[in-house]
Amino acid sequence: MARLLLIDSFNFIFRAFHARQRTGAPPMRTSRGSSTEAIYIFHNMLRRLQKQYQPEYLAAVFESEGPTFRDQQFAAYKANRTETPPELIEQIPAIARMLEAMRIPVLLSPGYEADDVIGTVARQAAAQGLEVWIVSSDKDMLQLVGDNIRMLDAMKNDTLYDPAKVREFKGVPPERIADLLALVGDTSDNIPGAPGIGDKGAAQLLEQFGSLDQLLDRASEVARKAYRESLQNNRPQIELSKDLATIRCDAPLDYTVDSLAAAQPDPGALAAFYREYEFFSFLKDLGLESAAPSAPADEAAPDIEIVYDWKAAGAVDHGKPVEDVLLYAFLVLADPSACAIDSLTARYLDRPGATQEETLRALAAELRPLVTGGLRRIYDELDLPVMPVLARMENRGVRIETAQLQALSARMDADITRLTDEIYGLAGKPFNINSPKQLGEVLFEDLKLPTQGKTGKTKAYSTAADVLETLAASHPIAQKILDYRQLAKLKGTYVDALPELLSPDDHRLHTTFNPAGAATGRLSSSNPNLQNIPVRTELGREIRAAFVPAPGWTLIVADYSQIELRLLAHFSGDPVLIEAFRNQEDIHTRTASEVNHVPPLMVTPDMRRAAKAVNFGIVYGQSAFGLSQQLGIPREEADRYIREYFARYQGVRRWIDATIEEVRQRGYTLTLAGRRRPIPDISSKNPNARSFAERTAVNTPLQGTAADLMKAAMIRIDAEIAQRGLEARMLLQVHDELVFECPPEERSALEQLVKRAMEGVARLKVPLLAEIGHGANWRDAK
DNA sequence: AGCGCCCCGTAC
DNA sequence: GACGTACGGGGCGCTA
Repeated sequence: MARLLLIDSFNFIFRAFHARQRTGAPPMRTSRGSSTEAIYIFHNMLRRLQKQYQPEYLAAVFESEGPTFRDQQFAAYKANRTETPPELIEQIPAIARMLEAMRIPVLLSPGYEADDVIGTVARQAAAQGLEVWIVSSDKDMLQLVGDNIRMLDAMKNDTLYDPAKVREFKGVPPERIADLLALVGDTSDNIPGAPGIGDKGAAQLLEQFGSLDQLLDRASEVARKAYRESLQNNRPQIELSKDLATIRCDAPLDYTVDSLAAAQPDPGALAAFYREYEFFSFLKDLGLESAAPSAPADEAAPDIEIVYDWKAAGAVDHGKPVEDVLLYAFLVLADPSACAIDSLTARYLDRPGATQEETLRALAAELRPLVTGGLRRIYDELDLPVMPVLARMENRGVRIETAQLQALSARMDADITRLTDEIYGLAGKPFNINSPKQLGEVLFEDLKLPTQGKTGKTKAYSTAADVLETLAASHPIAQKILDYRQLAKLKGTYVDALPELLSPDDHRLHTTFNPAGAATGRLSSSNPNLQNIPVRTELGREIRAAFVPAPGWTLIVADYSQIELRLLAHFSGDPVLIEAFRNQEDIHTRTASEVNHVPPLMVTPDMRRAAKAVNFGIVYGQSAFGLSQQLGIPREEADRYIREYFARYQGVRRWIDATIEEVRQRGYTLTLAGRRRPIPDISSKNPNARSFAERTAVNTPLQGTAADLMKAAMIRIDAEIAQRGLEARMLLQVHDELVFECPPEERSALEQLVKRAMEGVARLKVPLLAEIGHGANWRDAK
């Protein structure tokens, strides 16, 4: 059974720090005078535990700063605690850095103590089948011990407590430990308890009466007078003590058990850390010299090839897990346009190298030290491992039914010719319909139709679709132009363009997936872009129907259902949103029901349509103006709708505000996996730039986390297909959708595998749902 | 002729 | 000014 070690970090650091001080050992300091003993002791304990017990999962738990709910419950809580010595406090940031370099995840939850975080994670991990060892010497923690949960006291020769050992030690089973503490109290936490009742007496009373509740209810039956009166006179205080002593197992936490899997340390970051704190003896263990700070920490190992875009470099499967300068740059900058080699050279180097190889080497040396901690982890576990998966998808390509597209093209050609003639007729003259400038002149000068004023930067009349839709009521030319536009767009961009791009080798279509194409961490696709194949209109779906599997095979499509709204529910913790997803409700119907104050069965299609627009708008930071445009309703109505939305989803409102504030403080957004995107304009004095930045700040964690989850799922699916020896192939990724082809006999196995992987990629506050379909083409498989 | 910007429209 | 992330086609003006 895999084991998770949960380190009660401060508990250990405090005790070890004081224990060492009591021995009278001289304080440890660097040559610059910083205290290092807490760092040193904690480091050694972690290393020892890792080596000795080789846990498959490991996390260091901390308290968050600031008051906890227990302080609100009881003003004197922990009032007896002596002040933490300043030389200990000053070591905490270094400990955080050390954990990052050791790749040990840190868990904490604002407003909760480490005990509660440990309780929460221990229960969840044990429920998922892990054996949990809580590393602590705090006797409160014994209440968590159970079937798959043990406590390891590292200060007491690694005594391991199971339920029997707890009973032997305290005289009561784990589930009575909180009752025991409620009676005995705790001077260090200033928990009062029942005066006059100690360890022995409390255990004996609990043994006799079964539980604290029973004991308090039947206090009059207690024989010993001092105990009886203490119980009778202090009941509220005892009940409060029980509350304070009870560890909460429902602390809000953003993590998944998978994310606690033990990882190799980051050698570069750890070496730099050891040097800074002058732990030279540990450098040897890293395979680096122990001497002094001369070692070039930032040099790649010799068997590592430095590339720019692994796929393009043709480095797939040649055996060297590679250093990719593009991925490094993208993790650091999160800006696709800044990641071109030339931009990177201008930004990081004095001059380009003599050869491309030399330039890459120099860029890698600059960027490598910036990809540490959480970013290094994303590089190692998501961005680099997804590259061979993408390469296989690109190389496999997708089959297109060319004949179908050719037939479609001929039909569309006839329609376009007819529409062109009709438009010329209505305009009174021929002109280039594709030219917005000429079209604008025809509509608004010749025909004198009402303009929507909208002059862009080029002072042209807008001829956009929404303008034409308004005009359609007053002049027949408008609808014909709309029809012409749709046909011309689809024919030019897809129907005629795609067959041109078929590979002569295998007659399949091979896209290029760019791992650094979107600032949020999404992939992009180009040459051709297969992430914007039409689906919304009937004609568009005809194009989609031309995407087919290899002859005799089946196409499988897997979609994440509402992933961004589910992530919004998770991040915001909004109870209404969470409940809706947990109950598998139709989310747009639920929103319509909430904002219109009607039961779900009374929601009309129009109400649902509006609610859907609001739900999407929330994810994008849409304003009342935008919503009114979208729905063609007055601004005031859109305004009322949005106000009503936030009244019903107050958790969402709070999350949006808190997210913007956090980005203002930090300067960047974070996804669940820890991908960063700097948003400097969040503090801009330009209100437009600032608003844009705020919308980005809200959208990026949602879109970016969805992208991270999808990458993780793709890596797993790819590995599992290979491991099971299936012939199935992953073909396309369209942000929240994957397309596969497989022999018909593999369909059921593949569907099950894919669904499981996609839904199991993270454990959130709401379930993830992947919807799977199959068919003879992409349209019918959905 | 090539480049880049703009408008527009397709996807999630 | 007003909805986040992309790619691409066609127009059109600028540069060569």
